Amino acid sequence: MHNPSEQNFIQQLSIDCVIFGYHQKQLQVLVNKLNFNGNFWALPGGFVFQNEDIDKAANRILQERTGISEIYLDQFYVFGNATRNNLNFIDELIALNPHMSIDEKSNKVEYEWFTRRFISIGYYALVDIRKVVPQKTDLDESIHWINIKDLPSMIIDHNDIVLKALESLRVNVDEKRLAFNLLSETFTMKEAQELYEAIFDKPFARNNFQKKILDLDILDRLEKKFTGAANKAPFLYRLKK
Amino acid sequence: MHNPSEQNFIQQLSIDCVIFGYHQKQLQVLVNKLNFNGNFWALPGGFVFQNEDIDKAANRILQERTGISEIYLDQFYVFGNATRNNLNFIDELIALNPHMSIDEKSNKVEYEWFTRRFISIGYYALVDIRKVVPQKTDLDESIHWINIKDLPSMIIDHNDIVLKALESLRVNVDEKRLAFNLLSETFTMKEAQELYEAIFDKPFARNNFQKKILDLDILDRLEKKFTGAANKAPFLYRLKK
DNA sequence: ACAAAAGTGTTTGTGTTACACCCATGC
DNA sequence: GCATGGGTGTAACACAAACACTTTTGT
Repeated sequence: MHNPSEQNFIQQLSIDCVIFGYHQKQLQVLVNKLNFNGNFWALPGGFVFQNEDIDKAANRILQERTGISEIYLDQFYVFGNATRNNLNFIDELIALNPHMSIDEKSNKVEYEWFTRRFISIGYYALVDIRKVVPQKTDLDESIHWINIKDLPSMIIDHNDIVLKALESLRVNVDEKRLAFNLLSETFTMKEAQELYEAIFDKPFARNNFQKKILDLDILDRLEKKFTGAANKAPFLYRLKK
Repeated sequence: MHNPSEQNFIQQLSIDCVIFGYHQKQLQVLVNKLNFNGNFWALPGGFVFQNEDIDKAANRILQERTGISEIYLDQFYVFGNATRNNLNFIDELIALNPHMSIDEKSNKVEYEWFTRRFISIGYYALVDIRKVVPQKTDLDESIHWINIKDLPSMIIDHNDIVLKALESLRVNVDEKRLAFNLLSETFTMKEAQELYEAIFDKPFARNNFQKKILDLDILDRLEKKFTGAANKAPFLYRLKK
């Protein structure tokens, strides 16, 4: 990866992605720990090339991080407060990483590129967590799926971005039937219900949930799934094409 | 107004405003005709200062154009296709305005500033049309309220921006009770209904509309309004504080 | 008295919630 | 048989749409 300041990016504009997965009955968010001393966590993000649609840029960033294309994506908000810059973060980072101070401060161009105020376009993505192999960049020490309820404090306003993304997801999940992007291709009704419960953080009545979802007429009922459990075998379902 | 390229604006980022008013039972949009030969129409817009929140910038732009502050405002979408630039528009403009060609082409900096690709943040605003005195800038020949159904073809994707703004308005009007921003302080139930009919472009049943709105419990019923018409006098209403 | 439009009530339909019951499966 | 969890039916309720009737006003 080259220095961003040397590339043909639009200046002061970034894209931040809230990548939602679903595992162990909980919503998970893909976040990376930056490759510096100190606990710096951030959402996967990137910049927009001069000749690139912003939707394409978001897709590219997601593909880099998840390894999969054809991801469900929605632009949900622009974060543009004047105080949105990396100054605090970079200064704290340099304090904790004395070796950086020479590199970065001497590299004026790079330092100035990064510490200017950024306007960031928020996208959220919904992925089947089993298909994703998280990829870190050379800025990252590591990249993790973290339960949305256990997210660490992140740089700038990234925690707020996650909150706003969840809000938008909740608003859109019904009308756009997009929750099923988080499940594998086939699933039981109980799995779908638990997913909804994770998204809305509240319980649903089993029978009414089933009725509501089936009345949408968007699922095909497949064969039963024999689990070996001491109860009736549930049907598998798949999204209609 | 100084040349934008000389000011401390964030580059390649603009704000476009869809300012909704309501008059003669129809939604109106404030648009300006550019001060050049040829029929160039555009939405009111502007740029963001380096030290300015984007919401503040939108507010500033709206105040410049309408003369009023305290305007209801919502960010609704970012338009960021790579093809979003003023090149076609500027070239057509120069063809129709030969005197410009020297000014603009020789003024390389200005020309390049304007013809680069722009990412534009869309805001819609709701105003009481009677309180607004539309202000043109020196780029405008004139500024007009135009019925949303009769809008001319505008530069770049400004017609699409209006469509998307209307879509967002329709989604938000119920939950945010924001339609009343378009009416004067007091209004009859019929006026409110006609406004809703203009926004959704469909009729509502009179009695059910009244019931629905009153059940929201957001209006105070005031005195009757005697119109001199040969029928029962309607009540006036006002938004509760 | 009548027309016009405002106000209000009643019925119908639809969709959601709550409760109840039956069915398949393994121990 | 029994515990467990899945599937389905129905009554109760809330909300919205459709229909009907009454009231006020000026001519």
